[in-house]
Amino acid sequence: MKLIISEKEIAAKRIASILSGNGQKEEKVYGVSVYHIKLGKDECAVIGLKGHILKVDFPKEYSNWFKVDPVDLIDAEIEKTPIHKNIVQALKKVAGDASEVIIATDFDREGELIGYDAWQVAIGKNSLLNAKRAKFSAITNSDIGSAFAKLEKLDLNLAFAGRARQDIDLIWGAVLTRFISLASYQVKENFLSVGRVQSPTLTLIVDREMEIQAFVTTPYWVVNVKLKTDRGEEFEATHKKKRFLKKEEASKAFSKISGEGEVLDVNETIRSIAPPTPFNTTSLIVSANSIGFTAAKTINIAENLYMNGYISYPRTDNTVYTASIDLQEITKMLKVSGSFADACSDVLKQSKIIPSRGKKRTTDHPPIYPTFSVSRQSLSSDEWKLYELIVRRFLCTLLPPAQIKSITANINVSGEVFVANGSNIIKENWIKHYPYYKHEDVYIPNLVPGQKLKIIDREMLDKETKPPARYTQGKLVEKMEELGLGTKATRHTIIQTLISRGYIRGNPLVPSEKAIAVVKILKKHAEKISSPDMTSELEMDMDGIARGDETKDEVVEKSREMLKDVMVNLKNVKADISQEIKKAVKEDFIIGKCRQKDCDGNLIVRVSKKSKKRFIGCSAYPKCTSTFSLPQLGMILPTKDKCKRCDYPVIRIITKGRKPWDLCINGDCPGKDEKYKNYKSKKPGQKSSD
DNA sequence: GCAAGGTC
Repeated sequence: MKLIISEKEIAAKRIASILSGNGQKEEKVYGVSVYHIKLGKDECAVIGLKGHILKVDFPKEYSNWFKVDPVDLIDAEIEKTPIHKNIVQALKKVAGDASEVIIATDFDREGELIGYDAWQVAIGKNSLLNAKRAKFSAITNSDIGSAFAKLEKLDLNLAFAGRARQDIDLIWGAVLTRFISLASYQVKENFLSVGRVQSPTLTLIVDREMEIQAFVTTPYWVVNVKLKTDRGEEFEATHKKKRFLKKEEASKAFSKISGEGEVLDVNETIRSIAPPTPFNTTSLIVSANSIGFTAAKTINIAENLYMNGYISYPRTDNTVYTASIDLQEITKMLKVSGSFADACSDVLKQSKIIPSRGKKRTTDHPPIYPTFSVSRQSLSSDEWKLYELIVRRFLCTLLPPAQIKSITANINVSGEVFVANGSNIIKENWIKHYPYYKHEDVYIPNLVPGQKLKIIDREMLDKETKPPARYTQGKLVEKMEELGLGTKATRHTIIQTLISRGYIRGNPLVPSEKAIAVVKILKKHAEKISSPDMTSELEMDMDGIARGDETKDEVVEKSREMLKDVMVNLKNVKADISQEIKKAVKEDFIIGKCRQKDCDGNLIVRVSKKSKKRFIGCSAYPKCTSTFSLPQLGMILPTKDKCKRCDYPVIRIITKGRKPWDLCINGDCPGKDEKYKNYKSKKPGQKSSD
């Protein structure tokens, strides 16, 4: 018997079905589905994993944060232990009868490692078991057929490269997290995490906040004139200078406006606007963010749509359709349901469909596209919004570019040059079917040089330069991809991690004081982990391992030595670190201004000496004895928001496995009971969608 | 209880 191992249960089922022409027989082994099929003359069993089945960790004796010096973790042994016990059991049992293992996990580095781990588990009872590799980029008849027709060798070096990443991430993450947390007494639920991906990501947000804080606005002035042709057509033109930095100059230009205008010259250009490229995970998150979905919400809903068979696999880097996807067939299928019939017709009436393509071409999965035509009624409103976005995006990638005409006219008004810009779409093509693309036609009439224009109004506007914008979750995911931080499957969870650590909040994202302090310390004393360079260097090392130029042990050892140097520096400044973080944490704990008359204290979180319970008190105690009660569990974050009902400060309570709870501190707030009831009805462990 | 990477 041959044993085929795939990365997930749903893929196992589809592979079994394709290889057997839907002749698979399902058996449950320790609750795990195993599909029995016949492949040529061979009996085969197909089993699906749940991603990684083993995790890395330090031995138990290192688990107490207070008893182990973080530095001792650097050279500690690293163990691999099962994550999903039933799958490991089932795998071992089925492997007992196997003569060969075929690894059919995702065609990427982690897929190779997941497959290698599964093979090692399978070998346990069967020391002669060898492994082959099926490589495919889409679970379609043709791709699966050719992958199994020419099986390859499992790429051990590629798997070891993945293993190096696991070890290095664990060592650096655990050592620095424990050190920073212990140094500042931020322990238990308040611990301060540090990691190869999360820390550079946090640095992006903090750097942006610093830029905003340091930004000095400069005033400028804009001078406009409103004009009219003989035929009565009205339009606007702006002074050629656009921004006047001196008010006197703007006033001078403004006061000169009189008499009539004369067209100096007119320029027309026609621009093509290319259709959007096929969705991968990042571009889906970015687009969905602009219609109001957080990154986590997008991923949750997409996962749902995928599990129901409505869209293709949502975790992909690829932006180029693979040849085995029949774009025309999918369009025909979508046309039937009616909601997108117009767009489908436009696609199908082309003599040849030429799909757009993005810059990233990978082997992991196809781009995200609809796989089933589903009606609006059978989805929730959010599901439909996302599904519609994916369908429209898909259809637009199959349509020709739009064309936009731009007109620029220079107009002389009393010796000053004003510029009128107009633009209008002359060929809609894909834009017609993609309402998410915002384009507004700007009208200007047909003008000819020498034409005289009547002045009907003039204005001088006071403006000022604006600081750069904070990152939205979408923009952040995009930036992370650009810098190589995280993967398609983890970028949104990294953002969630930073939120649940109390480092950042909101969308756009604002860092807390402790986030600013941690980033400052890392930049100064552990620069390596605060920068995306650590990831790019790791990528190079992993490529080296995959090529066979270096070994996994050499790379991990080199990394350990580097961390030891970093720790020597950090230990020298432990007292400063402690001071700096404690100060920031204190500032984060200012809930708002005291509400008592004539008191200028701050409301802060305090702990009662008697009962050891926490509460909100005034910093002016004992002069002011104002207090508010607090929930005793969860992390407390000030939000700087005021309660809509009673205007008292609102705090956010974050408890692991629960949706964040926004709470007004006023015990007598009219909305309080209702909010608390809402919170209580959420079960622990329930997934938060924002 | 630490990370980041899979998947649910």
